[in-house]
Amino acid sequence: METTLGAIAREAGVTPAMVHYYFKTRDQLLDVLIDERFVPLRAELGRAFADSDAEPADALRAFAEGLVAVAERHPWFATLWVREVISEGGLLRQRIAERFGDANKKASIARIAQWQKEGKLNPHLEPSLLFVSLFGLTLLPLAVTYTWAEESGGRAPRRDQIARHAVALLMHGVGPLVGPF
Amino acid sequence: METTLGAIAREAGVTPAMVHYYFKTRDQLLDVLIDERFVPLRAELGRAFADSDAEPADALRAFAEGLVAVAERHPWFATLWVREVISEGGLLRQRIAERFGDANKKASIARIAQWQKEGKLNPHLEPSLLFVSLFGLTLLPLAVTYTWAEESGGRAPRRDQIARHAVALLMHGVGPLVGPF
Amino acid sequence: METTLGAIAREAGVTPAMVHYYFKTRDQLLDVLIDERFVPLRAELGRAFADSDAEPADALRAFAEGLVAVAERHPWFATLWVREVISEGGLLRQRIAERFGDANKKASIARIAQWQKEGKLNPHLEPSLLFVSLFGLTLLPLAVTYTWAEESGGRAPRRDQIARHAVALLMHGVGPLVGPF
Amino acid sequence: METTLGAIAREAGVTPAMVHYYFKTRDQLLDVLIDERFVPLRAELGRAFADSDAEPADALRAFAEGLVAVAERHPWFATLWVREVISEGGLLRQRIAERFGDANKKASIARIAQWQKEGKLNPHLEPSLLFVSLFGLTLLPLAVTYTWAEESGGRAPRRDQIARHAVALLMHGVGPLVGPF
DNA sequence: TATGAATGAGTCTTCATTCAT
DNA sequence: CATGAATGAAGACTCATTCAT
Repeated sequence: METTLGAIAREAGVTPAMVHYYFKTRDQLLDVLIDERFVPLRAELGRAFADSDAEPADALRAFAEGLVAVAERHPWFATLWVREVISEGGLLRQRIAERFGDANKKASIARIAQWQKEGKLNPHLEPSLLFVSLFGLTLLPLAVTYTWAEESGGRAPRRDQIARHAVALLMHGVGPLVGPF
Repeated sequence: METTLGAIAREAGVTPAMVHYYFKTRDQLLDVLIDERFVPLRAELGRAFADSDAEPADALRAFAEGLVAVAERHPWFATLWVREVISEGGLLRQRIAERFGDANKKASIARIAQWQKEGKLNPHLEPSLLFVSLFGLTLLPLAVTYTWAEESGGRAPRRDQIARHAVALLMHGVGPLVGPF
Repeated sequence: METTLGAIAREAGVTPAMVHYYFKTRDQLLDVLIDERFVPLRAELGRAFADSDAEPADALRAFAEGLVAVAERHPWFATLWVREVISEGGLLRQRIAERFGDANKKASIARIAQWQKEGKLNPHLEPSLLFVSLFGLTLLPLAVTYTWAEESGGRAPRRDQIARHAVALLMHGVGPLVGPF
Repeated sequence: METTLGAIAREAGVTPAMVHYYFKTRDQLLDVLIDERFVPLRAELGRAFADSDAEPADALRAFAEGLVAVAERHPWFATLWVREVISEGGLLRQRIAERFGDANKKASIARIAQWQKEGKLNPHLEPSLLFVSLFGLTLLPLAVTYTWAEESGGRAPRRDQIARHAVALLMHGVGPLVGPF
């Protein structure tokens, strides 16, 4: 279901023409949307991660929890992220990619690799994939289960369940708990 | 970018009218697509998981590896899954949901819960989310990195890296390896 | 020649998209057309006939004259009636039938039959066909001769000729005038 | 409901391509249709009328009865005539008009006018409209009532009723029978 | 002779965009 | 600021027509 300008306008309680009055074109509307909505969230997450003095594993856990927290405050976030940001051809994909250049990404990847070298992270992980995994364990389930409620009768997992599940998986994997835990 | 019939036709090297000649309507095209492409893959994965006599953790690992293997044989699988199957409003979402009813899903969830009770799986996991997590650790990275190559110059992770990464995360989490591993 | 939306638009001097701007769908356009154009005329004719205190034959004559008068005021009426209302598969046929239910029709038929019993109408007439005959003697000639002018050079019968002809036939049949007329 | 080539083909039990094999184009199909179906019927009717030695009124009655008889033998005749022959823009209208030129028509009109002068026909009739009236009293009711059966439950007038009704109207008009009948 | 495959042109419809008010 | 009116471009779908077999 393509989100039409008319739908956006109706939801905002204005006329389609009004949307154009403010955002000369559909593209500019998207740019503004990104700047005003995505960028702050992204910045917030980035800061949380970068500033962390905690053990690497805890920093990642904090990042995952941060993602869920953000999605909790902004119900549209998870869904929009799946549909428009990561999906091939998503409306925001290219724009987001352009805005958050490679630099940031490379730095993060380098940091993870460094942590692995220091024996602070599972060495079999692929640094360039770790963040995607974190999104896949948090926003993806949030987006997928978002409409489960309507579709199959109200039994969608709660947000905190999703966070706990993701953290459990991140911390120990699927296997039974072993050792001195 | 909505996948138009024209786009499908162009990609297949035929005219839009041709598509209608074979699939009387857009809906039928999608139904055929699902029946001929998705159903067999899904069945294959389901069988692999259901038949497994292995330890639960290994069964899940096998499932994840199966997902990556399927995506390796069918390059369109991961992308299509993200864009059209799990995304809210995806073209195939409702159709897929209808075809693979709740029964299957409930059985899998029950099985996982049972395994947890038997101490064979991490008890902090949420059974209803485990499969979503497996998809989020395999198909999602596959889809996301699919176009990385074009976009930023050929450094997309290889498929086997993705499988290894997912398995590493599933088996031990992000933390450093401890104990007698 | 099917009446396309494009044709209607062209004739109205607007674009096809304009037609949709006003009438969300082709169906609604037709409904509006019927409500605004046909219903009032039909009501006018119905009233004229129902109210008449005159002799039955004169009431029928008045109805026929009313039909011609209406067609005189609305040049599109006769043509549209033949093409879209009575023709099998006509665009308006089903809609019109739905709007003017059977009740009205049955009442009229009963009235005619009653008149016949009272000796006020030709008893060999078939009550259910009398109205069709009235249309066939007025609107049909009007529609048929409408384009005679263009096609064969201006010798189309005038409207009053058609009315006179229909009335002459209704009052006396085709035969020569006999008796004390 | 535009009659498509495909529909014609299906009804004839052949493929659409086959129709083109025989009738190089849609137009030619229509020409053949006219030549093989309409022309003979028209000729038959024309002959019946022209040859008649009867009183004029009886000749007209015979013509009307002939029309009904033809429609009885060829169920498609009345419907097609209304939809495609007399309706403005009907597929066959122009073609039929071209085939049966003015000459014939003018001769008939002259003949009727002559009869009127001789006191053998109602002088108030309009010669050029008399044939249209005959069609309007026979084929039109036949076409209109053709689908009444399906639509409102089987109470369509029978063909002989229609013929009797038309003749009754033609012979005496709508008024009560008077004088020595 | 016959047809399945293929297509260009046209129909209805939607939507982003423009513009006069 | 705001909007109703209007439209060009594009999408799904239909159909007469062509063509290789």
